[in-house]
Amino acid sequence: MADGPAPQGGQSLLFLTDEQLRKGIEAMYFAYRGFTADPDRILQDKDMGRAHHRAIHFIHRSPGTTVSNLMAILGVTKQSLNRVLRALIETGLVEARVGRKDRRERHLHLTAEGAALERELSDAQRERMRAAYRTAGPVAVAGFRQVLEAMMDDDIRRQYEALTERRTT
Amino acid sequence: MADGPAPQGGQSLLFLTDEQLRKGIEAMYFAYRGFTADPDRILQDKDMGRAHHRAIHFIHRSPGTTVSNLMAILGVTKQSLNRVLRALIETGLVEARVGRKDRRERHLHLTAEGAALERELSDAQRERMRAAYRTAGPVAVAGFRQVLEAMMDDDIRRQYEALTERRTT
DNA sequence: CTTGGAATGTCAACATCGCTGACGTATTGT
DNA sequence: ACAATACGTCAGCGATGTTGACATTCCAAG
Repeated sequence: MADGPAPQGGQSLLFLTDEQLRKGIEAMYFAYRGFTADPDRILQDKDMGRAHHRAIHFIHRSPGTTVSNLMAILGVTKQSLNRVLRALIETGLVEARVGRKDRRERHLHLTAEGAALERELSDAQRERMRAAYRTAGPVAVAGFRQVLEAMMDDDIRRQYEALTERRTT
Repeated sequence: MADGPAPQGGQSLLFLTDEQLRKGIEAMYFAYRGFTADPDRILQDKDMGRAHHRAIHFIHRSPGTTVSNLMAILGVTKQSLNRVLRALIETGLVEARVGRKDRRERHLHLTAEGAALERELSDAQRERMRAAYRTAGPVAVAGFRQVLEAMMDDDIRRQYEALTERRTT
């Protein structure tokens, strides 16, 4: 992909100037604020925040995942995660089922109510992403994802790829 | 993995499926963690955090900017910003000069020490960005920026563009 | 069967970084 | 003289992260 206008004989490395890099850094910062704005707005009326959104997202994405898995994906301590999960369980959005094979594990699932909130949140976020994608077009989207993936830490990228591989479609 | 519903018209809209959008959302989340990882690591030994980094970045970028300007760019309250600025001034990284024309204003500048820290932080962040850019290539980088810009809130995008306009040769 | 360790939960204390509200001060402009 | 602006500050709160310490539950190995 994107081999098209390859830099011929070291010709165009202009995209690697400090100025270009700084623009990218600032774009990343400002875009991330937009990226989180909609779910944040929805959640602030419900005594929840970004941490709850992230937990809900990944429980939805990998139903039955354990607390340890979630810790690894979110990169937070069990204490932080536990505080969030406790709130989600107490408000009936998440269910923690004791493992059948290993009864120490808690397998996390969204309740119907939790799934409804997940949909509300991801609809909002997806709508913004969809608008951005549509504006930028498919070629830009491919580049967007390439750069993002190259920006991840190696171990995080492995988890990201594992997540997308596990899908059936 | 490669199955396809019928393409629409000339251009496939497959890049707008919910699945594609979710990949983009997760990529954005994981990439942002990488994006902030290096400066966070540097700053945690110095009793500072991301907020200090952002302030230093934009003071470096727009020397002599006022507190009000910085509030608008960072999107935080003056109380939050003041806490950060006070720490930066007390540790001798930032200097606040009383305005000549309007003496109510404080014009913010990095000291030599502040500029050194700014360089250390932005070197780390820029190095990651440079590696990602180099891996992905110039076409991908153009797409990356297009999608990010389309993802910003309108008023934020205006500020982002104003920032880059003032600098372009 | 006992015991070690893994997985989880919990409590306590703390730091960062947002927020609101209220108030004071200096300065500017009308 | 007076209203508005720019800034600083105190007080308090909330969400989210951190360590550290300890309890519980359970699987598995000795």
